[in-house]
Order: sequence, then C-alpha cells, then structure tokens
Amino acid sequence: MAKKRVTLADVARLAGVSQTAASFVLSGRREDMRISADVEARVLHAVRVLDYRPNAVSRSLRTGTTHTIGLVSDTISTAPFAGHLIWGALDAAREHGYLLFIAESEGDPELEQELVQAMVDRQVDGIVLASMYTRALLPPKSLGERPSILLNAVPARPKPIVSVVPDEIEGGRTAARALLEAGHREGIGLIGVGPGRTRTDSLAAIERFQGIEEVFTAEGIDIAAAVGCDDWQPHHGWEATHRLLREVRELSALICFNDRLALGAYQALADAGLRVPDDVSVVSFDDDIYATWVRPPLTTVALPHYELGRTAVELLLKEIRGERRPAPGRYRIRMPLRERGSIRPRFHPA
Amino acid sequence: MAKKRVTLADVARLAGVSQTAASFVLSGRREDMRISADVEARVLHAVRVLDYRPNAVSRSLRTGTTHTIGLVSDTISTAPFAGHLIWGALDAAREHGYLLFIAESEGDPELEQELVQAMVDRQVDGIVLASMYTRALLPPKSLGERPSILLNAVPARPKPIVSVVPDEIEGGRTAARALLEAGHREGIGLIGVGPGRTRTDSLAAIERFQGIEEVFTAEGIDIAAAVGCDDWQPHHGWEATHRLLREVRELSALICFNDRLALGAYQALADAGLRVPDDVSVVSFDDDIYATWVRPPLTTVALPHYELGRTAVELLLKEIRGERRPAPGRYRIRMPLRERGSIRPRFHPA
DNA sequence: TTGTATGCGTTATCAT
DNA sequence: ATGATAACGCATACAA
Repeated sequence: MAKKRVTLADVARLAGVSQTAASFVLSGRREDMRISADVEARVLHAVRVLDYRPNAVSRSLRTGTTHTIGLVSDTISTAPFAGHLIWGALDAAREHGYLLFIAESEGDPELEQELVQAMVDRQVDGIVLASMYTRALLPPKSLGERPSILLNAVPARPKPIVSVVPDEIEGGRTAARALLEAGHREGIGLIGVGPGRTRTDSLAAIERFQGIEEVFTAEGIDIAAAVGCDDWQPHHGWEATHRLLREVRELSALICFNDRLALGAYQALADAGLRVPDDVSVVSFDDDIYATWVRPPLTTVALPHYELGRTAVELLLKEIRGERRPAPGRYRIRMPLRERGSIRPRFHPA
Repeated sequence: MAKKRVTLADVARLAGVSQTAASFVLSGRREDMRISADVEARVLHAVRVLDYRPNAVSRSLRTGTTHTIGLVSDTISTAPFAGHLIWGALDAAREHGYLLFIAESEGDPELEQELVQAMVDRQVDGIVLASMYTRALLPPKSLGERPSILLNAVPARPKPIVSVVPDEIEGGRTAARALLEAGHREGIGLIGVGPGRTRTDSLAAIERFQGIEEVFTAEGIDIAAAVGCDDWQPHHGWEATHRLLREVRELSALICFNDRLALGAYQALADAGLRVPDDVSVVSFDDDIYATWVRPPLTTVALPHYELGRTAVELLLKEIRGERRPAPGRYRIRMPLRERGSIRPRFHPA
C-alpha cells in the first residue's frame, strides 16, 4: 500500500547511467543525443524491473503542460443525453492522451467562475465551457487565461471565441423537408414555439423555427397553427396538442420542438382518437433515447451530442497545440434525420 | 492572452517580505508563526494587486497531494441516469475542494487499466471505479497504488476494498411489500428474472429477486409466474408480458425488474385490453426519468444514483485523509419507493 | 518574528 | 556520448 515511489533517479542508478541519459532514453530522443544502444537497453530494463512511471506532476511543473483539459458544464445530470456530449469529449481527449477534469456549475455563474478557476489553478491546458441546452451565455473572466471554447453555447456578447453548436437552422429545414417529401402541404401544426409563449433564451427554439419557416415559405405553404409552450416537457406537449386540435380542423402533420413534447403529443392524439402516423404524421427534434421506444418509433432530427463534444475538444486541442489555430466563430454541426415510423406519405391527386 | 505568470516570489517582492512570510500568510498559519499584522496586510494587498493564484501543480509536487480524485466508469453515455451517479460524486468532491478526473473505459479492461494508470501518473489522491449497472468486476492492479473504492460494483474475488452499492435486497422487499400493502396476494407475475434466461452478471437481478421471494415466502404467497429476459429493454418487457399473460389466467399484479421492461409491459397490457392499475397493478425498479411521463405514472423502487456517487466520494475522502478509515466491505444505499399511480389497492372480503 | 536554504521529480543546458 | 547542475513554484526545517 505505502509502496515507495520510484523515481527517474532510481532508474538511472539501477541502470548505472546518469539521470540525463535515462531521461533522454525515455523521451525517445536517443538518436539526437547519440546514446549508446547498450545504455538504452539497460535503462529500459531498469524501468521494467522497477515498474517505473514518470511523475506527471513533476513533469508538468517543468514543462508547463499538463495534458489535461477542463470541462465545466451547467448541467450534466438532469439531461438524459448529456452523457453523449461528455462521451464525445472524453473520446477525443483520450485519443490525444489528454485527461478531462469535469465539473458542473448548476447554472450558478459564481460557482462556474470558481470551478474554472480551480481548473486554471491546476494548470489545465485548455477549457471547454459547455451548456446542456443550446444558449447564449457570458463566459467567466478566468476563461481568458487559457485557450478555451464554448460547447453548445454562444457568447452573449460578441467575443473572439470558438463556439461549437448544432446546426439548428438546417435542422429546422430538415424537419420541414421530411414532411414536404412525404407529401404534406396542408394541416401542418407546430407545438413548442408559437405566439405568446416562447423560451427566448433557447437558441434551438429560434433557429429551428427559422429553418422550418424558410422551407415552408419558399414552397408557399402556410402553417395551420402554432402553439407555444412555457417549457418543453411531456405534459406541455399534451396540453399544446389539445389546444392545437381545437384550432385546426384537419391536422395532417405535427412538428414538435423536441421529443418530450412529442411524447405528450402522442398521448393527446391518442386521446382524440387520432392514430400516428395514419391520421397525423409527427416529426420532432433531439433523438432522445425513448424515441425508439414509443409506438410508432419517432422520426426525429437528432441532436449530434457525441459529435459536438468530440469536435469541441478537437478544435480546442488544435488551438492548444498552436497548429492551424481555428478561427473564432460558430462551428455548426449537422443534425441528421432519424427516419423511423411516425411520418406517413400522403399522396395528392394530380 | 500570454499574460506572465505571477508567482509567490513576485508577491513577496511587492510586499517587501520574504517568500516564507508570504507563504505562511497564505496558508493562514500566521498565528503559529507569529507573523506581524502589518506583514500580513502587505502580503494580502500584493496578492490582490497582482491577482496572484498559487500554482497547484507546484504545490502538489511539494506536498504530494493534488486535491484531485479519479473516477473511471465502464459507461457514462448510454445510461440515461448515469449523470446522477456522476452528479453525486461531483457534489461531494467539490464540497471538499476536490476536482474530479472522469474517464470511460467502455467495458474494456485494458483501456480501464490504462485510464487508471493515467490518473495515478497524475498523482490523484484516490480513485473511484464505477459501473453503471451493479455487477462484480476485477479491479485493475493499478488500483492498489492509491486509496480506492468501488462504486456500484463489488470485487469479483474477495478483496479488502470498500464497495458502495444499492441495497437491492431491501429494494426487492420494498417492491414486494408495496404490492402486499395494497392487498395483492394472488395472481402476481414477474418479468425480468425467471427460469431459463437470467442475466447472471447482474447483481440487481439476483438480489432483487431474493428480496421479493423472501417477503412473499414469509407471507405464504406463491408467485403465479415468472418470465426471464435476455436483456432488460422495452421490447423484452413487451414479449415477456405477452408470454406471462398466456401462462397466468388472472394477472393481478406485475413486478418488472426495471422501468424499461415496465414500459414494454404497459404496451403489452394495453394490447391485451388490460388497464393499469385498474386491471393490473405494476411496480418496477430504477426510477428512470420517463417513469413520471407514462400513464399512469409508474410506481418504482428508485436506484439512488445521486446518493451512491456522493457516498462513494465521501468514503474515499475519509480514507484519503486517514481519519476514521472506513472498513472494507459493502456499503448498501437504501432504495426508496416512489409511489405514483401504477398500484391499485385491492380489497379482499373478510 | 523573519530570512536562507533545500527538496519535491523532471527536463534541459552546458561543459566535459 | 555522458554527467553535473540549474530551474520550474512552492513549503518548510532551520538558522538568525
């Protein structure tokens, strides 16, 4: 348990060489330094015998680099898909030999600042500031002290920083096109965004709507009705759908602004004796895990969480290494359509 | 951007005192060392002026402690509730001024060993080895080099190590009692564990069953039928329930071994024209997020993820600090019953 | 009460 | 080709 630490000096001693020689062998630079093959072998042998592992802390103090990245997020617990964001970041980091400090600010700016500071104190090479739902935020000032990047967020005030976000506008277009290609041109309803209640801090709401509207307008299609929601939980979807049903005589298709709303919508449609997709087609956003569990399985425009996390870390690493530093601005990640069973083709008489 | 690092020496210089004095002031030990109030004030002032922050790497090299804990888990991405495990761990760590390295082994023992090693190299003060579903595992050998703890897992071979696990046996009892107290004594079915197919690597399966059986046996109640499942996803629950319905004439209550199975069971019961809870009561395990979304909301025995994570870190910190080192063995965390709407009281004629 | 000197484990410079 | 030696930033035993 209290095993004595073995240091480079121990290795050198056992190998009968200078510590310098041992160091060079281990950093693989024996070519430059013209270390004899014999010495190299003795060092390598000693390393194996002693089971030597370099002390990264000491190395960091000397080199000024920790091979460590800090990731602080507002929430990682309540979002079921949050794991995939982290996963992508973790994978990318590991592939480059980096480890991740992870922390959660719970949306508290003060705590966020504190956590970023704790990471900076530990000399992380860079920082990822992440949000679980896409939004604008004010980066804490400590961010400036290290290379850093915004993940699933954009700076509230213009700043020369890299942001990685889902391409929500194109995602909106994708949802609209999915309906269009199935022949839906009338009786299209929206729930999640509409007159009155709209979550204005959510970029997703704004940009998804923008994409949807753009496609429909270009085709001369009118949205039959749209109902906003205070929040995007299943019961909001249920209420909104019931309201929608009162406004629209012949609902043919329904765009839900996320899968949770869609879950409530499924229920409300069933209440009204409407079948999905035979009577009403449904398309949604996010690709939450339960999208495959409901019946029929939900066709949805996926939030590319894994890719977001991975891309953020890769861009950050580029900046850290100084090779081809990425230009500040938004990097938009494509939102793929997951075609499942909730859209039914609808043919019109010629 | 390339701001020059400010060191303790800078602070001492500006304050016009020795580095030692500055150091003592900052470690708050000026009482012991009888540093003058004047010196203290000058140091504190210099710290503020220079915006000095101690270099944790350097401090670690000197003190041998990093205030850092490593958490490596087999999966954190595919389990929707995984976040809560992490959350509890994160909270406990932060409260004590520790930061967490987090990594994911994807169930690959080689990678797991590698990640643990990477953390040990960085001189973490302790390691949490976590699993997302409760199981037995072989701790990688590098674990022995640091204080460490198993989270949601137990050692496959007896080892003097602390394990934090849900109290699945008591959880099983809780589920059984919930049914009992609602008056269910006949027509009780089980899905998830049964003759033939059972996931034997899952402690949850074994212990939940053990608890259930214990309670029913004590009451002289026979389980009407049990159907095992290869895995515990919704469609397995759907199939199992259909099979069960063929075996049992009058199904009165159904115990599902997790919420996903229950989801499938809901569907299958609906297919058979059975209503929950009017015709069949359902009780389940885990308390996944969607347990509140289904109709009726699911009564379920919760997996205490937050508490698990928090407890693991707290015990580990006790060990690290050497104060009252926790005894090796299993620490069982209570699984609370979340009473919702899927159990209906059933009254028997006296 | 305050200052000087040393060591933590590496890396890297400079003579040899 | 190899071996002293300094330096990274901090904490602390010891001297003053």
